[in-house]
Amino acid sequence: MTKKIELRSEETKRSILAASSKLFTEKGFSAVSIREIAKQAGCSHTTIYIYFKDKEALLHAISMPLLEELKQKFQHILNHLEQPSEAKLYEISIEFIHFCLIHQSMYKILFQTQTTRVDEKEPESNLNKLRNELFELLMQSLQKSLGLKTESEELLEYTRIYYYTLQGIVTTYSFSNEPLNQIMKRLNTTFESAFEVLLLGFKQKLNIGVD
Amino acid sequence: MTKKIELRSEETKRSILAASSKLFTEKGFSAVSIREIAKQAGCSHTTIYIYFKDKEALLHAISMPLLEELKQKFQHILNHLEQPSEAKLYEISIEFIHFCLIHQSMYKILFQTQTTRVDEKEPESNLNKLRNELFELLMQSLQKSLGLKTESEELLEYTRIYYYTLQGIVTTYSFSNEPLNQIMKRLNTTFESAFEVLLLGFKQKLNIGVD
Amino acid sequence: MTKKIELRSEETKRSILAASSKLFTEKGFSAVSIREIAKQAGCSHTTIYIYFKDKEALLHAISMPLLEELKQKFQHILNHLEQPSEAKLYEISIEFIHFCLIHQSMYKILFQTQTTRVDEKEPESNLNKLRNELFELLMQSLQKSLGLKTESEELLEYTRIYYYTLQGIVTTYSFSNEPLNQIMKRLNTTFESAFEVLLLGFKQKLNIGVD
Amino acid sequence: MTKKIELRSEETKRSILAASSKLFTEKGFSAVSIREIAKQAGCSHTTIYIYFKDKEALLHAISMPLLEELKQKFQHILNHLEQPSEAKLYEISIEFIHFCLIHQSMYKILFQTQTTRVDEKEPESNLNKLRNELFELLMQSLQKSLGLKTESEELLEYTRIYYYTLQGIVTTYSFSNEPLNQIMKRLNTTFESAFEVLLLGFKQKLNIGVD
DNA sequence: AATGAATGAGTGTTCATTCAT
DNA sequence: GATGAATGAACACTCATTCAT
Repeated sequence: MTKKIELRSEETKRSILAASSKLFTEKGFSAVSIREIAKQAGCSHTTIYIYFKDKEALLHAISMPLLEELKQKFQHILNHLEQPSEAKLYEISIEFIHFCLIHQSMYKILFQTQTTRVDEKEPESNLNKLRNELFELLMQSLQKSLGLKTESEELLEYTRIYYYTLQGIVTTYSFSNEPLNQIMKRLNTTFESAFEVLLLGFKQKLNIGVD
Repeated sequence: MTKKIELRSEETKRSILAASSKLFTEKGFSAVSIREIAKQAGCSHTTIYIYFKDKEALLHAISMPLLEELKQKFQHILNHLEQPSEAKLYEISIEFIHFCLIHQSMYKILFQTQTTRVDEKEPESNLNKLRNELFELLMQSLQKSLGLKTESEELLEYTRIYYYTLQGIVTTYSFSNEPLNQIMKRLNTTFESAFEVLLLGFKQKLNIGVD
Repeated sequence: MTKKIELRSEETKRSILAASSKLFTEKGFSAVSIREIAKQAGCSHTTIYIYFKDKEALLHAISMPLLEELKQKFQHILNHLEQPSEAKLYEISIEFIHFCLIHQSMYKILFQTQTTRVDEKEPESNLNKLRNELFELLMQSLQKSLGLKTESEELLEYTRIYYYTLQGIVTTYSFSNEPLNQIMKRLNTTFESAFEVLLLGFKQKLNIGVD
Repeated sequence: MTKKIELRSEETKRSILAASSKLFTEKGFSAVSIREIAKQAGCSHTTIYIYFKDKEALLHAISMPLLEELKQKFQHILNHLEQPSEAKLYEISIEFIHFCLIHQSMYKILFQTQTTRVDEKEPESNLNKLRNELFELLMQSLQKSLGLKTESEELLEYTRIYYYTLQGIVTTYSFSNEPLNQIMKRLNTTFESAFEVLLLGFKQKLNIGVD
């Protein structure tokens, strides 16, 4: 009895999350209204307030699984693919860019908003942790590509630089109106070049440092 | 007689521009309402429509001088400073980052919004033109630093990569709540390193290409 | 439980319709504001948007039943009264004039505005259809009075002429400030005469044509 | 000196009147803004308030000359054309319809608004007088066409009926979007027929009355 | 658990009009 | 006589949110 209700409840919640995720991704957070989400989720707009304090809470609830998904992609590439380290780094980067461009209007929230909410006690809703984990994985990949020591000062610095470039690419391309696959095609050449430049730069700088 | 009125008018216009500039910078374009601007400017909200066709026109009126100012800084560095090319490029880059961080939420509009206005007849109000000029100056500076031929394919590509990194830095740091000078300090070390990496990478890649 | 709510909802909707109907009739469509309607209906202006997509939808919702009512009066006269055809035509005409004068400033919308809405999928909301049906009934009545063939060219022409006269009467009288029954009294003599003239004219013209 | 200023003043006033007349005719009274008139008249919008109390006063000032012009056309047809009476009546009627359709959105004001203004002391601004004179001329023309006695009861009645039909035609056609000359073409056939019907009817009724 | 009803605050924009000059 | 500056009231419409059920 109670279980059935709980199941239904869970289902409703999931459908709300699915709907908001879809709509936020498509149109951006502020361009989507609560009523629109409700319609898409097949429930009343008031129901949303049962599960989520307000619109922003909804946003946070969505962010987590999305980033989780990305993290798993990262891990899969790192651990399960038989490829040289550099190829893996390249793969991860493309994955990251792709992810950000898919979630165009979400990505600002995913990566750039500060989690200022003081009221979040549940540790699982902490975006920052996940973000850091993603950064960590990127760092790991770069470390292997450059043959650097773990936790070296340079590694952190280089990962930051690498990360900036990824962010910069995403930022620049995310305002185009072209369809995603076209953007990715155009972007591929540029990124390949950027990738080379950065790795060459990193290595060279390491050599000089050694000298 | 008439002059006094004209002066008052100018003052009103200026106060509107100042208010919008402040508010847009603080909260972003769409988060600021016309009425809010009016209150800040100390006039009726209808007065704004005397001076500016609509909200977007107001935005344009603000953006242009800002970018103009940045352009002049670029030009000053390029033409009037006695420094090696690389130092100039470095200088320009810091200036750019600084500018973007000062105008936090404006910079999205300044650099990333597509100017969809087709009806702009006055050429001076064309944001895109100015944006391109800034990119051009950056390219020029990079060209001199690398000793590349003007208008070479590589130059364009490298400038893009360089620009991405700048954008990425700005994007990453622009959501911090620290005061600007603190951010700039923290950022300086990182950027210095990124600068080195990129230039080393560019040069190395050029050499390889030559081989 | 649910029923009570539904009832309240129905009541609100009705009060909105009543208010708009009253105000549109009194002052004309564009002279009435949504907020004015809300005040009259005793609800918030936003409530109106729960029940009606926009102002125009409200207008349509009002117009349809009114015209429907008129159509039924027409049909009743035509089918259920035991009277000679001419008397029926006279009756119908008076009914039409009366209706138009009651709904003073609405009648412009009812009869003279072009329904530009292309998106109306519900056939029942189509004003034009109803208008045509009313014209059709008038034509039918005239046809029987003159003993004309259905669908003859003359019939259409004569109905138009007849309709013009009705419209002219309404237009002329609708701006008087006299109470309705006084207008109708004054108008009756005139219309009786007009009726005779027109029918005599029609018949005479038909005879000449036959010659 | 003073004369020159007065002349300029007169000129300004005239240009305002011309502008409003043009715009009101084209777009309808309420669709035209004071500023729009001012721009067309080549003066400041505040200047308009020097000459006219408010927008409505402007409207009244325009109406008079327009109707005056129509009146003169009527008189010209009646007195200066060498044509049989019926042809003159026809001519006058077409002129009337044409006039009303040209001034589409004005004609409601010209013919249908009650001059409720209590403050108009100047007799020349009295629209009603002019309207009556126009009606009088129409009556005169009809009288000659039917060979009726002046000031007979029937004449008044018939003129009313005739006038209704004209009004009805105008009302019906004035909401079409076709260009004027096309409307007039389409309308000509219908009106010719209506004209015949009415005159036949009038004559027949007179004969019967005599019997 | 879920919902329809309802709302106040807000949006950008336009208007006729007034005032000081 | 003429004007630019300025304004308050109004417009249709949307929003996130609350309440009673």
